[in-house]
Amino acid sequence: MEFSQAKNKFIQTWGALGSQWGINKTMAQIHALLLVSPESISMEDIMDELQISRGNASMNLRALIDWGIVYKDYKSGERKEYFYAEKDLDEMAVKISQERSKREIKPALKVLKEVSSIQISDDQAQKHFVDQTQNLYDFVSQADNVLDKITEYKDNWMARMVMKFLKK
Amino acid sequence: MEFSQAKNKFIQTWGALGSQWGINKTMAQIHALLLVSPESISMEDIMDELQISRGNASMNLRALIDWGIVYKDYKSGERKEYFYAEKDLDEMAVKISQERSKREIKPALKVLKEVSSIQISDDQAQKHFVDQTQNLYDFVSQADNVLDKITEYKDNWMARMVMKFLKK
DNA sequence: AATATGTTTCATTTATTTTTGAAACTACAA
DNA sequence: TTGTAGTTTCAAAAATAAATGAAACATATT
Repeated sequence: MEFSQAKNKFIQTWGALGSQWGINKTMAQIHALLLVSPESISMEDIMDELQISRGNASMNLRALIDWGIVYKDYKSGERKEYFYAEKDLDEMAVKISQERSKREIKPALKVLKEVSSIQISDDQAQKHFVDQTQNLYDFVSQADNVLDKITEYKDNWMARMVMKFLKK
Repeated sequence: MEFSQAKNKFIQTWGALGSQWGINKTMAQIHALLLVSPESISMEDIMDELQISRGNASMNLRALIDWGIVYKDYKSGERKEYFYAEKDLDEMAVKISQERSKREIKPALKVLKEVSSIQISDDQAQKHFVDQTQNLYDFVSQADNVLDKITEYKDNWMARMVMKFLKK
């Protein structure tokens, strides 16, 4: 396989992976492209390379910046904006988990708490409902907590964890 | 809030959460319904409660069974099939991570390995590409590994981890 | 072997999500 | 203040994903 094929395959794969995890395809593709670009690149470049419209590029770049995993770069003398990706993968993972926690997990937890706190009669189904939603609340918030904690262990926490405590 | 409202809200929320994470809404809703049902329930019940078609119910129940988080229940004397959810949440999480790893992460890793192994010239961009995709390979496979290992620590691994090693 | 009960499949329809592209906007330069 | 280079917005179009429902299939019962 030659370089440009490989690059393209990588971008496609990263895009597909993103969409399987609820991140839109173009957003993931732009991210992939920036990840493997040694220099920051312009919106034109992105549009051109991914064959997407200006609007699409603009909106998804904004989203990536909102997520904190892409930055703008202003080159002196030029009006044009250039973009580059966060290349520290640990840092990237932290940002992504924080965002998803904030946007999706936290609101879901709020609802879980709410629905598990209802007044109930001593009906079987109602008891079971409260019980299960409480369990789910505990479980999800524990998982979410681990993600939070991980953010305190940016420096290759995974390797350390695996090595120290999970080794068979 | 009264019971049936709470139940409905829970089902809707679980469905929305699912779709944000790449799991189709109905699949997540059926799962939610089964999670809070003290008894196993029939396809009719599900169609009725969620207001969905027979085909939809059938296909998503199959998917949930394929994922290993819903089971069939045959009641003696009856032809009808009944369904119930895995209620051990740790077990459920393990099944879900295993499936997603198998279906999505593993294939992506394969591609990462492939594209990071290309023959390259000493061009800057090509070097950077190989470097970045290798990093990504290492990172993703490390993350995937942690998920694997977790499956060996079903009994409340999260609480244990957090307590032992992450406590500030 | 005909009927009844229940499940699965899949072509078509419907709903949702993403993308486009042109107009509006912004900021600088002449 | 007009022109130029660039970015953002958003209604409409296109693409994608999900849901429907009826026919085919399976299996038990009379």
